[in-house]
Amino acid sequence: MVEIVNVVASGALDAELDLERLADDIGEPVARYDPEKYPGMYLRFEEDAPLITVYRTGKFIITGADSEEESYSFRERFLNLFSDMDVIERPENKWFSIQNYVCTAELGQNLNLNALVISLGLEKTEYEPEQFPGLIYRPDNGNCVILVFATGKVVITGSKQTADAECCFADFKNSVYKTL
DNA sequence: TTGGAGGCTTCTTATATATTGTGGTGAT
DNA sequence: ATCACCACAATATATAAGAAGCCTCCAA
Repeated sequence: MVEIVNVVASGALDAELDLERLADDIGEPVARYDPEKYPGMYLRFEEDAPLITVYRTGKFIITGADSEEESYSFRERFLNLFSDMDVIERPENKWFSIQNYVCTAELGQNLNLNALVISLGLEKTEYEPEQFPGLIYRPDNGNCVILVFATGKVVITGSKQTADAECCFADFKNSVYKTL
């Protein structure tokens, strides 16, 4: 069972933005803008909701959603806000797509990571417990990276589609069970 | 000299370790 | 009152991806 814990998506608006003015109009705490610190303006509609980072060029990213649907619904709220403010005109047809899924999964048993380095292949793994407790596995057919922990818990990240993450985990699971 | 390439900044999220820091409590 | 000590919290470490803007470095 692969569970999505974070979705990163990006898109663009057909407009150049005056972030200073927008941040003033929207106000805190929904809008946060500190160009000295970072060039993007942050928008967060409510506590614990996904974060929307908006740039001068009109490009934006949405992080912290836990499903594709949530990403799209927050994009809608964002576009509605900007059209209500007459910043953009609807419909907004510029691109928007999911860039990264971060997922978790469990193998259901403890693992010997030192042994796993050998069975998964030295060239595909990195494991330096003094630096970080997780084993980093990069499948060569994969479009994802897997972090493996001694508890059997796993993080799959870097996929642009949930099916890819599920595939990666299924392959990984097979490799692990083969060597047990 | 200039431009391009690369690396860093910010943020999100799960995961798990070590380390640093802070606060409180007990004893002197 | 002041110091030792313990508990807990926060931060660092690492991963992916997007974005803009700054930096450094190297080549033409």
